[in-house]
Order: sequence, then structure tokens, then C-alpha cells
Amino acid sequence: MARIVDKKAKQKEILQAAMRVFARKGVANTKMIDVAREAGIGKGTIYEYFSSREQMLHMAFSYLLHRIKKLVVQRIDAAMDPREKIRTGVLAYLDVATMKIEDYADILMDFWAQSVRQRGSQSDFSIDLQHIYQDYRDLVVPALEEGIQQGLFRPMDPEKVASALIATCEGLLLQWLADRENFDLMAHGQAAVALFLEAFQIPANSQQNNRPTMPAESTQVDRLS
Amino acid sequence: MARIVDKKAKQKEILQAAMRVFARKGVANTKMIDVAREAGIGKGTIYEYFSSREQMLHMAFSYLLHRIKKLVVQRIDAAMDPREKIRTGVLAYLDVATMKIEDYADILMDFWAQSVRQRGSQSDFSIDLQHIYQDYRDLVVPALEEGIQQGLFRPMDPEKVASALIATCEGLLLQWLADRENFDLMAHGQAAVALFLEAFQIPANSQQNNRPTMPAESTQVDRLS
Amino acid sequence: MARIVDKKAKQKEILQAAMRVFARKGVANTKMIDVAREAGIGKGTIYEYFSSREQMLHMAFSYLLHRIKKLVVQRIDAAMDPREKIRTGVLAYLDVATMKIEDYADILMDFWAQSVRQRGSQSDFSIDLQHIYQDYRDLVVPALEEGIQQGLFRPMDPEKVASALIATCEGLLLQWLADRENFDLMAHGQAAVALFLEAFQIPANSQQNNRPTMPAESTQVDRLS
Amino acid sequence: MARIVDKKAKQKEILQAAMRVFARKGVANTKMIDVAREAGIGKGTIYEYFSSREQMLHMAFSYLLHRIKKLVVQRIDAAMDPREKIRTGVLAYLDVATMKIEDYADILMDFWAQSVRQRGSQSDFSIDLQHIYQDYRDLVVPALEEGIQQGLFRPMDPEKVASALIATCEGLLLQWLADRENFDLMAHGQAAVALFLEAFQIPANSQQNNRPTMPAESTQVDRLS
DNA sequence: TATGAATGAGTCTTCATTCAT
DNA sequence: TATGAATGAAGACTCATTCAT
Repeated sequence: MARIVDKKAKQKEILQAAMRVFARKGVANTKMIDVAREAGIGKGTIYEYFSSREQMLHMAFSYLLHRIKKLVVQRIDAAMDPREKIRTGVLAYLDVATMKIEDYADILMDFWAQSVRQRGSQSDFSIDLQHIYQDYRDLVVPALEEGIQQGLFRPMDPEKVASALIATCEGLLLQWLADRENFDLMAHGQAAVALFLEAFQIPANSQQNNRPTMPAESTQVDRLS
Repeated sequence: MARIVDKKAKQKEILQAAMRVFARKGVANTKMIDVAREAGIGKGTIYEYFSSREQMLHMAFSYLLHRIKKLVVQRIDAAMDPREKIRTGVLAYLDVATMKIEDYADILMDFWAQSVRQRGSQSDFSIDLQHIYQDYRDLVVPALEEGIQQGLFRPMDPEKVASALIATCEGLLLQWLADRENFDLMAHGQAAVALFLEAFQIPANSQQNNRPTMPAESTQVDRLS
Repeated sequence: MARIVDKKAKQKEILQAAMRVFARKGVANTKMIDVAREAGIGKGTIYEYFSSREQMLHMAFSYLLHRIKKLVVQRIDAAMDPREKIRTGVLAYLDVATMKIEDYADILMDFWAQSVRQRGSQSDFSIDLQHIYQDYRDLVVPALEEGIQQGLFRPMDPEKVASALIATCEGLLLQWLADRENFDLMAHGQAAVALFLEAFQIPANSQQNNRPTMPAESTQVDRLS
Repeated sequence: MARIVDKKAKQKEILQAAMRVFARKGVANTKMIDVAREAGIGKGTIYEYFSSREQMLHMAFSYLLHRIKKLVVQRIDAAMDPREKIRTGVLAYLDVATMKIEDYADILMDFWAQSVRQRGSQSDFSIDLQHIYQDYRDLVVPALEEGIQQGLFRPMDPEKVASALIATCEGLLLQWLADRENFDLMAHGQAAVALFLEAFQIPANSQQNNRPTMPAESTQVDRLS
């Protein structure tokens, strides 16, 4: 019998090695040999676990998104209040980018560009961004609807607002990528969340007595960062 | 002087040819020979006007940004009311992406990825994204400050809010790129603007008489899309 | 002894698997892994029975030739008349190629090319084509000599004529390979045999009474296909 | 203006360099770098003249066949008598193989094998062997028909006989390839031609007076080599 | 004995850049 | 100034062979 190897585990190992290199050199500048060396294996070995560079990239991206989503979902689920869910979700998402370990944001950006470009190409590995965004929205929309239902948020189109919220997160990420040293991502994230929650707020005059909870906090948020 | 003018003009011609190719094939997939052919010149001739591919890319990106900014500034300047400036600016920015002529958004995305990727490399092509974002902010901040001053907007940190606004625009652009057919960029843009303006609004109860203009409109915006 | 027999048997099994793959994909396109899979064994196992790919190829070719020769010899031996031996030998040889089972001809062609190509190289796989042709000739020459002796064939250089006969067979095979659908190999084979037998015939005027057998047939052959 | 280069001429130069390498190492063992070095150019330069290795191979083969055919046709056309045309054509064809300069036969063999194997593959460069053989036949058939018409050859199926004749030539070539040192190709060729002409001969008894020419020669041919 | 995971030498091909004209 | 022929470094991928189990 030959060596027993956990194919899945080794694939994951290579993927993680790949992501470390991606973070250092960028996806486009990463050669197969770099990944091999980082993983401590031979060049050819990669091809035992991935059919091509492109497929490896694709799996790396999927893996990354999966990890991000898992983290964000966890934090959202832990929050009880709809406002808290929004705040927590946004900050969690941005936080992932801050995690230095694997430089998510960089890699994400690379993949994004690649996805956009591969749209319509013959490649089997183009990433389905539409579904990813829909996934994101499906995370945010319930919290918004819950807030509306509870009389915490004014009536709105939850899909559109979710899109805007997600857009803001990603846009802030971009700005942070452009200037990591000086751009305080979390502070901007908090300000943005406050802004959104402000907008969700039911106007004082039209407001009955359905805002008994957290008045202190809401006031606190009034001062936009 | 004639020589210099010629030089500049030809450079611009090449740049425009390059952008047409970028739009068709993506920045990463564009070869020097493609640009040369599109421009109707010889491959070597490009190097008479640009020192390297990287430098050409850099100039192309600058050129693109410059065009976008010019368009947006024009429209902002045409608006009188601070709220109108915000709305107009956002929509103008998004509109540029919708312009089919040169597929700006795609190219933009490509450049963005390149910039991020090549951060820290010794390359000729390190776009100063920080400055670009600062430029954007400098476009938005005055409108915000004007609004505050006029008592239209509640007090806020204009830099942070500007960042959030810009972030939202770019984030929406990303989502549109991911799904051009189904994602109605302008509708989302309008909803987002409405949301922001809502948040800027001075709470009804704390509001004196400093909102004499455009009450009708502001009400209209109340229903978030 | 049991071990040795097993070894030989397994080697033969692998060889047969290899030939099935050769027939499907061509010798040059056949990888060791293909052979292993076809044989239902592990890749490494092949190396227990053959020292290298080259050596395996060599043995496969020998095996193939051996099978062909055996079939042809059988049929020649079954014929009594020298003319019948010639006719039967040629048609038997061509028939083997027609056998769909293992696509002999294709493989043969591949091996031929390899042999020619690797002439003079240090490889394990230098097939001794000279000996193979000598073998073929040694099959034909006796029949010719017998025919001469019996006064059926005119005097000739049997070695040269045998070469020509063999050459014709292989040449026809080549043409058939080039156009299997339309080239009727057996019909061409029969025509060629008739032609040769015609040439072997002793001229009518110089002919005494030494052609008592098969006058009907010989007349029949007169009309060249 | 850039250097003026005769594209066609350079392509031919590279082709000839390639064929020299093919002759030395075999087509399959010839690397692009070998061809480049032999041609005294850079590796990349080859790709200025050929789109791929395969296409280069294809053109080399075409070139080779073209040269062979041209030579053979020349010699056939120079002969007046149908028998002379046959003899001359065969010997000319075999002669080309003997030309040491570019080791035609070797290369031919390689290409042949490759063609046979590529039949049915998706490659654009598979060689149309059927047409090549038809070309050969179209060279031989007229001579045969002329001979029949002139009453020199007995009635026959010219297409089939032509096939046999061509087959014999190629078969002899194969044998020569297998054993260049000892196999006297031209002698065998002459013997084969004599054999064929013998077979074409109209039987003495059925012969009227339509063979007045060259009785000496025909007798001479009677002794098969 | 059998295996298949691991390997890296070897190959084709691409393309930015150079430079002779 | 303009050109495009020439180049070679670089990189994805293949596959025969090895060897630990």
C-alpha cells in the first residue's frame, strides 16, 4: 500500500500556502513554483491536487469567500437587536480585511478584477459574483426586515438598502487598500454604520412610542463619529 | 513647441487607442502589439512615447480618472443646492460607468487591481490611489460643509461622511460590474443618495427654521426608493 | 518456477493492455498511467515487470511481430502449391491489418517510426528491423525456390523478389492506413499477387510441358483484377 | 523603415534548418530550440514564421513532398517510352531517399507515422495522405494507360497497378531504412521494376506484331536482376 | 510484491523590449 | 522619427521514474 494521504487536507494546505503567497505578491504575480515552494512541495505536486492554475485560483477564492461569510454570519447571528446585527455585520466584514494573517482584502481585490474580466470568457472557472452578492444581500435583508417589523426602522426597500450597505463596506475596503497606514478602516466603518442607522431611524415627529429600547445608544450615534 | 504639441497629441492618441483595447480585452490581456495595431502605428513607436508598458498603463489610468473627475466636477458645479450637489455628484459618477463608449468601469476595476497588486513593487506603475481618493473627498466635503453651514445637514465629520459616500458609489459600481444585465445601477444610486440625505437631515424636533428650501423634494426622498 | 511463470504471465497481461491502449491512442500518446489503468494495476507496478517505458515498448513490438508472423506462417504452411503459398502469405499478412481487434497496422506504423527514429540512439528500444525483414524474407524465399524448382516460376533472384513482395505488402498497408474507408486493401492485395505471379510465369514460347497443374487458375489470374 | 526581410525566404531557411535537425534527431526528438540554433536564430523568432511547432512540422512535410514530387515528375517527363517512364519514376523516387543531404526518407517516415496517428484528431495540421497517394497514382496511371494503348502492356486496372507499384517503392524504402548499410536500395528497385515490366508484358503466344520495338531490352529484363 | 504520491527536468509558447535600418 | 524583426527570459504544464509504505 502506498502512503495514505488525506487528499482534501493536502489540498487545503496548498490553498493556504497559495493564499500566503497571494498576500505577499498578488495573485497575478504568483507563480506555481512560488506556491510549491511555500507549501514545501514539488512543482508537479500541485497538479496532483488542482487541474490547473486557474482552477486553483478559483478554489482559493471560493475558500476565501466561504471563510469570510462564515465569520460574518457567526457574528450577525450572535447579535439580537436588528441594529446590532447591522452594525456587527458591517464591522465583522471589515474586520476580516484587517486580519493580517492572510491579507484577505488584497486577494479579494485581485479575484474581483479577475472575475469581472473573465465574465463571458470561455473559462470554466469564472467566479459567479452575482451569486456572491445575492448571498451577501440575503444576509442583510432579514435584519432590515426584522427592524422594520419591530418598528425600529422606517419602511424601505430592503434589497436596495442592503445593496447600498454592502457597497459601502466594499468601497471602504477599497479606500483602505489604497492607504492602509492612514485610513482607519474600523473608524470609517463605524461612522458609516451610524449614518445608515440614522437614516433608518423613524423621524421623531412621526414616532410614537415604539422606540423604547436603546435610546441612549441611538443618541450616541447621533453624533456622526 | 510644435514638436512638443505633436508629441503630446500622439501620446493621447495612443492612450485612447489603448483604452479602446482595454475595454475590449481587459488591461491584463492587452499586449503592446494590440495597442499599436489599434493606434495604427508600429510596435516600436509606442516606446517613443512611453518608456514602458507600465508607464503607459499609468498614464492611461490617470487619463481615465481625469476624464471622470472632469465630468463629475462639471455636474456638481452646475448644481446650486448642497443636496443637489451630493445627488448630482453621485449620479454623475455612476453615469460615467454606464457610458457604453469606453467601458470605463471595467478598465477602472482592472487598474484598481493592478494598483493594489503592485503596491510596494518597484514598478513604474504605482498609482497613487491615496491622492485619488483625497481628490474625491475634496469634491464632496465642500458640499457637505456648505450644507451644514446652511443648516440643511446636521453636524457631522465631513471627511468621514465623504468617504462613506464615495465608498457607496464604488461599491455599487462593483455590484453592477458583477451583474450588468439585472442590476439597475442608477436606481440603486438614487436610493443610496436618498438614504444618505435622509441621514444628513436634521431631526424634526431639533429642527428650527433653517430648512426653508425644497421641502417638497425632501419629502419626496423620504420614501426610500 | 511458479514465480517465474506468474511473472511472465503478468508481463504478458500488461503488454496486452498496453497494446489495447496503443490501438486507441497511438504509441506516442500512450502514458504509463494509461497502461497501468488499462491493466488494472498501479503505475509503479509496471516497473516491476519492465525496466522502462522504452523496454516495454520494445517488448510490445516484439510480441506484436511474433503474433503476426505466427499467423502468417500458419497459413503459408497450410498451402501446398508455391503459388498458393505466395498468394496466401500476402493475403494473410494484409488480413492481420484488417483485423479490427487490435488495430495492428496503426501500432506497427508507430513502432516503425520509432525504430527508424531511434536508430543509433542509446535507447533500450532499438528494434532490430533488419532481422525482422530477414525473417520475412526467409518465409517467402522457400516458396519461391520451390516454385522455380518445380518449373512453375522462371529463374529469379529469390531474395530480391521476396523483398519486393514484402515491400508491396507493406506499401499497400500504408496506403490503406492513409484511407481506410475507401482503399480496399484485400482487393489491392489480390491484384498485386496476380501481378507478381504473372511476372513469375514462364513465357509461353519458352514453356515446355512443365506447367500441368492449375491451368484454369492461372488463366483466371491473367486478367489483372 | 525596419529591416526588409523576405518572409517567404526566411521561412524556407528555417524549414531547411528544421529538416536538417529532423534528419539528425528524428522529428519527434527535435525541439524548437534545436531548430532555432540550427537556423542561427532565437527561439522566439521561429514563432514569427510559424504559428506553432505543429504547423512548422506540417509545412516541412509539405515542402518535402513537394520537392520529391517535383524531382520525380521531372524525370518521368523526360522519358519517352512508357516502360522507361515507369522505370525512371520508380528509380527517381528511390533516389531521392538516397540523397544524403537531408535524409528525406527518415523524415518522411516520421511524418507518415504522425499523419496516420493524427487522423481523426482535432489538429488542423494532419496531413492529407489520401491526396498524396492520389497524386502519386495520377503520376503513374497515365504511363500505364499509354503503354496499354501502344500495345506495349497487357490490359490491366491501371489504378490498382499504380497502387501496387507505389506500394513497392515505399516498402523498399522501409527496408532500406531498416538496414541502410547492407540493403542496396537501387538494385532492389531495379529488380522490382523489371518484375513489374515483366508482368505488364503481353504473353508471347497472344502477341501479334505489336512489339517491334526494344526486343533486346525486354530480353535483357527477363533475367530478373 | 504492489502502490501511487511526489518529483523536477524538460518543452512549448508568449511578449515586452531592443535596435538596425 | 518610425518600424517591425529579433530576442530570450519566464512560466504553465507534462510525465517517466522513484521510493516510502
